[in-house]
Amino acid sequence: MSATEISGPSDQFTKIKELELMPEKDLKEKEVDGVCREKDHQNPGGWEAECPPGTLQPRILKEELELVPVTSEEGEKHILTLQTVPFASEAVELQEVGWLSAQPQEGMQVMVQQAGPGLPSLLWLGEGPQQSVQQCVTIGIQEELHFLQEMEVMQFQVVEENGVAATGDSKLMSLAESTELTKLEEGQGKDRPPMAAGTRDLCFLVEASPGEEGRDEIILTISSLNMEEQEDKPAPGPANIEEASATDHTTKGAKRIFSCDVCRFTSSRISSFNRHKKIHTSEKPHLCHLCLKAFRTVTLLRNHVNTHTGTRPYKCGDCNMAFVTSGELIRHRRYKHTHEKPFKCSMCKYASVEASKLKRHVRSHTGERPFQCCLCSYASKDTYKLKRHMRTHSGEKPYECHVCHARFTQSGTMKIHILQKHSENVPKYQCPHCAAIIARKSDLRVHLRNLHSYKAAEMKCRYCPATFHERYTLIQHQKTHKNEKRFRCQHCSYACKQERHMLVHVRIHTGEKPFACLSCNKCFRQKQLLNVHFKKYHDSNFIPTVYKCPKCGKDFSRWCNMHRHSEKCDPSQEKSATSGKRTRKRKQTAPKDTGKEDAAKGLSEAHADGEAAMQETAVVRGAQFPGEALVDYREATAGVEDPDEGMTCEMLLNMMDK
DNA sequence: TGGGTAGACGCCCTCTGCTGGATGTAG
DNA sequence: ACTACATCCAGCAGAGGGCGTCTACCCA
Repeated sequence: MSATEISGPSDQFTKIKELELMPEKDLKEKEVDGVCREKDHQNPGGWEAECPPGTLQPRILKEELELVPVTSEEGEKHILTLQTVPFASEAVELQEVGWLSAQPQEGMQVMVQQAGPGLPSLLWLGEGPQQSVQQCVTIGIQEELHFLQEMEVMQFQVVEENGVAATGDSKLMSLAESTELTKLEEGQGKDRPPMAAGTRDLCFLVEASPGEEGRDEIILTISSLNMEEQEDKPAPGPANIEEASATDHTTKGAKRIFSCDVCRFTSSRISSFNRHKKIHTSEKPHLCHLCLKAFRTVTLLRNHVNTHTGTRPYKCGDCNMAFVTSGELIRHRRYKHTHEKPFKCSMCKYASVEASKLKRHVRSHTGERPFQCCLCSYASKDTYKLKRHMRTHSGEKPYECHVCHARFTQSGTMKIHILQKHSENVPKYQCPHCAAIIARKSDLRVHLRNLHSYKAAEMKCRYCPATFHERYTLIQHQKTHKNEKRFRCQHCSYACKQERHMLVHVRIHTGEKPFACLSCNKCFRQKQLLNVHFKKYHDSNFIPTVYKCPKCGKDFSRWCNMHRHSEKCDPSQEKSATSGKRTRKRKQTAPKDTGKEDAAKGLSEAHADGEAAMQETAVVRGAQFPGEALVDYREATAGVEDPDEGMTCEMLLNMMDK
C-alpha cells in the first residue's frame, strides 16, 4: 500500500488487504493455549470474569452477551486480536507493539508505524518487520483519539465470516461474537505487559465490511466501545462522528436489530443500516464539477447542481415559485395556498405546516428554554433567538440605515427607524378616546395604559373635591377649572381663582396690614410689598434698575413707565409733549420725583409698588420685557379710580399665577 | 438502487410588544 | 429653575412564517 492509498485523517475505515486469515480450525488450536476456549462460547459471561480489568466495561459486556448469540458461519472464521502497549522509545519508526493473541503464530508480529502527523498509523502483520503491502493494516482512526502510541491497551477483535469477498451483509462483529472466540486473560502471553493501574479503559470495536467491488479488501471501521462515556456525551460531534460503527443486538430467535453506536438509529435491515452508517462518515464520492463540493449521493449532487444552474423543476401552479425538490413545493403550497396545517397544538388553537414549528410553539406553553447563553442567564427557546441575543454581548449592529448610516441590532428596528425618520406619509395612530395622534403603535398602547385605563385608586381634582378613576378624564376636568374664578368676595364684586389671593383681598375690607417694616414701622397687606419697600428705602446696597427710553434716552426707574413713555415719545416734540402731560407725567414719575415721600403725591403707593413688584417678578421669571404682564396689569387696573393696594396685589398674584 | 415523500433541523425573516432613556412641554 | 408627564426612540425579546438542506422511509 502506497502512502497515497492510505486513508487520510478524515477516513474512518481501516483497510486490510489480503489479510492472512486464520482458518476456524486454528481456533481450536487457540483453545489449547488458553487464549480462546469453548467455555467462552457457552458461557460468555465468563468473559467478564476473566477479562483483564479495565479492558472492557463489564456492564456493556453483560448487555452484549445477553443479546448476542454467537453464530459462526460454516467455513472459515478468523480472529485477529491486537493489542498495543506503551512504547519504551519514542524515536523508532517501526515498533513492535503487539501480538496475535488469538493464535500467536510463531514469529508473527504486529507492527505499528506512524505515517506522519495527521496520517494514520500502520499495523503490519507478518513475520518480523515485514512491510509488504499485502500484510499491511492501516489504522485510519482520528489521530487525536487513537494514536496507538497513546494507548495503554487497545484491543482489536476481528471476525471475518465466509471469506473476505463475501457479499450481502457486512461482516459486523459484535463484542459478544468476539468473546465467544477470544478470551484474554491477564498476564496472558509472556510479552504482554500488565495494564497500568488506573488506566482509562479503551476498547474498540472493529466492524468489517467488503471493500470496493472487485477489489480484494475488507474495510474495517473502528469505534470506541466505552459506552458509559458515550452516554455522557452529547450528540456526536465532528470528533466522535468519525468513530461510527455498529453493534447488532440480536435476541435469540428474533430478528436481528442493527443499532448504531453513534446515534440511536436501529434497523432490522442491513441495507438500511449500511445506508445509515454513511451519515457518520465524511465519505462523499460525488463531486460537483462546478464547485468541487462533494456529496454522498447522486440525488444530493443533482439537487446541488440545480442550484448552480438555477434549475427548479418543481413549479408551483398558483404562483411563480419553483423549487428543487417536490417536498419543497408541497410545503410551499401548504404555506401559501392550501394553508393545510396538519400539526395542531393540543393546548391552544395553534396549528402549523411543519412539526418543528409546533415543537417550537409548544415551548411557549412549557416555558422550556433549551438554548442557554454562555455569558448571562438568558436562555432562549430556539437557536435564532440565542444568536440574536448574543449581539447584545458582542455589540454587533449588522443593520445599517442606507440614508443616515445609523446602525441597528435588529432589522425590524432599522425598518421602523427608516419609516419614521426618512419616509413620507408616515402612518400615525389616532387614540380612539381622545385627539392624541401618536407615531408608534406601542406608544399608543402606553398612552392608553396611562391615560385611558381604569385605576383602582381614586385621583382627586386639585381644585375641587371631584375624584376620578381615569387619568384623562381627571385632566380634562381640571382644565375646566382654568380661568375659573371660583372665589368671590363677599364685600365686593372681586373674584379670583385661588383662595390665597382672596385672603389677601379681604384685607382691603378688614384693613388688616400684617406686614410691618422693621425700620419705619410702615405696614403692608402683603409681604412682597413690604420687601419692595424695604429694598427701596432701607437697603443701602439696593441699586435701582434704570430703564432708558430708546427714543429720547430719558431714564426711568420702572420699565412700565419707560414703556408707557416711549409709546408716545417724539423727540422732536419732546418739550411740548412733556409740558402738555405734566400731571400725567408727574403721576407716573411720582415715586421717583418724590423720593422717599409717601405715594399719595402720585399714583397710590400700592399701585406703584404693585407695578414695581410685578416688574420685579417678571424679571425674576426671566422675562426681559414683561410687556405682556404689564398690559395685563394695566387692563386690571383700568377703570379703577383709585387703585386699591389689595386689588393691585391680587391682580399681580393672578398674573404671577399665570 | 433511485425517486418520491415526510420529517427534522437550521437559518433568516417579519411582526409584535415591552422597556427605559431622551426629549419636549406644560404647570 | 424645577418637576411631572407625554411622546419619541432604540434596544430587545417573543412568536411565528417561509424556505434550504438533509435524512429516513417506502416503493417501484
